[in-house]
Amino acid sequence: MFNDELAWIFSEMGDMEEIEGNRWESLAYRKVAANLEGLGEDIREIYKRNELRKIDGVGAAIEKKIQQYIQHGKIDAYDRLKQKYPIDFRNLRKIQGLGPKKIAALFVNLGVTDIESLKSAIIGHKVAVLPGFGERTETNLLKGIEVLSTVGASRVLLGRAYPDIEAIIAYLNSTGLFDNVILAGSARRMRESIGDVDILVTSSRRKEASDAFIKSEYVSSTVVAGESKVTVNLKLGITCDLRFIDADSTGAALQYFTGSKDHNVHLRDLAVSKGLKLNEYGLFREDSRIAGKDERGIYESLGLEFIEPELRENTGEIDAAMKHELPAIVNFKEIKSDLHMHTLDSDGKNTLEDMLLNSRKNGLEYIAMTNHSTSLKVAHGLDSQRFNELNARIDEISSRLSIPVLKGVELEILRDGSLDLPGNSLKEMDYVLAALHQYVSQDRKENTDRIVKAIESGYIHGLAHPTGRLIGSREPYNIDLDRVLEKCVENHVFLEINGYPERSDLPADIVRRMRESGVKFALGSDAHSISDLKFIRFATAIARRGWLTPEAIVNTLSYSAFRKLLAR
DNA sequence: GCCGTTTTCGGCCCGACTGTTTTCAGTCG
Repeated sequence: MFNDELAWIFSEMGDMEEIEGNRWESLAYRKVAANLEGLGEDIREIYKRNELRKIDGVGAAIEKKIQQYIQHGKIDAYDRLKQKYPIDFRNLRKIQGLGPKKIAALFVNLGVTDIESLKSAIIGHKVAVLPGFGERTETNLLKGIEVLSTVGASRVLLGRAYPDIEAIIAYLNSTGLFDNVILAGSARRMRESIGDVDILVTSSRRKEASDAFIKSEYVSSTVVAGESKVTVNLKLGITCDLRFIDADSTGAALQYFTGSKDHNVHLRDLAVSKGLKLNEYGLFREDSRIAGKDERGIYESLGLEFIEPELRENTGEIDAAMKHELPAIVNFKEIKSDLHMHTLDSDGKNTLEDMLLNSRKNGLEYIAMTNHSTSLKVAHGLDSQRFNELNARIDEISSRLSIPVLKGVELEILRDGSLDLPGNSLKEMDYVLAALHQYVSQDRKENTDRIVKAIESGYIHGLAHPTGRLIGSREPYNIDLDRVLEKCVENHVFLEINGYPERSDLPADIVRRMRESGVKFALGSDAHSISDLKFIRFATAIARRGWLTPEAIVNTLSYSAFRKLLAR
């Protein structure tokens, strides 16, 4: 993606400026790089509106550089630095313990420019003799290279990592060595993907406790093991920090280690402006602590409403909390339904009955059963006749188990924008979720027109996974989402928030951007098996990160209220 | 290089850990 390219260039400039000794320039470039990654909109659109300076961290100089990159595909200042440091920062920086200063030393003294040349320098034992380096550094770097080539210093999707995270926490609790075990970090903020796991613990037997953690079946190797912090590589492919904290500063530690980093920086600024000091041990005036035992107290002492972890991304939540204008975001216990799932009848792995029983186990009141329609052959899509048979079975099983079920379909939008089932069949359905899976072109207008035609057909209730992205394998479709949004509002069509981890679609930043349009959102797990049903929680997490209140989400309606809404 | 409820100049988060060092630099989160 264009934003990511540019973000990478600025982060590399940050590294090179740091090598040059220009600490503050370095900081500025890094800040802008981080902000670009979380922009949620193609920067070329912002450029077209001439609003680059509105991006936090973009001043006159960086604005010029962004303009040059958009217009000419290059940045002179970057090229100049890169000529001086022709180094593969992108990969070298992924090695644990290798920052800009060490990379510069390796380059200047040994001509190291990438992982291969670093490897041969290490094998030739040329690294250990450099000032500031030593035997340990050399072996650690080699270990870092190995870790990188096996698991990759990558991120994993939260929905995929969560079962392991829960298992680790359950294990720690089961040892009896910990008084308290709390999840913090980006997993607590329910980011769509995470780069590590942060767990805060209290224990009066720290040594035994950290040993038990290190030796657990989830851990592949240890990175650091100090008195207050243990970092390990998990078999899951990411690292995990276990931090020992004091019970009476639990709130401050939880606030600090939940992040995000930018949220915390902003919060500390605010503290400083009030003559206070905030760190992981508490909130202090002079030397006396005025908050820290619980998290809520910290926000209150700073004159803020409590900010839910999912909102802590420094995207306006602190200002809103100051003005007491934070939305009362939806809670999972308010979610009464899952409006997207499949069974053995199309491409699911479990029976209708199993899906219903397990949905109820998860606390839901009703569900929509949405198998694929005819033309999605790979998923054994159903035609009208098979839907008739299935719907009769749904009625029978639904009343036998007394779980209300909406007879639905995930309906293909065909190549010309027409629908994959005849109108009389669609009228039999309680809930029609239209979706684009096939024949998606490069042409933005063509794709958008197709979707708009479906929205305006009068047959559909919701639009499934609107951007069509598959994280790690497919970019979002080229569509004009603003026009789709407008048509959905006009035609009272819901936009789906699909909680299937690889989809996470709509993504939270887009949800946030759309929340004041008046559109309603429909949450679905897109479960293809009973174990996938838990993804409704991640759909809820996206809604929370998108600042949605219960009123914007149709799943908060009771079964009868939702039927009434559909009837309109 | 950015930014402003104390500033258009002078600040810019800060503590833990590691490894290399005899008091600290680099990295990380």
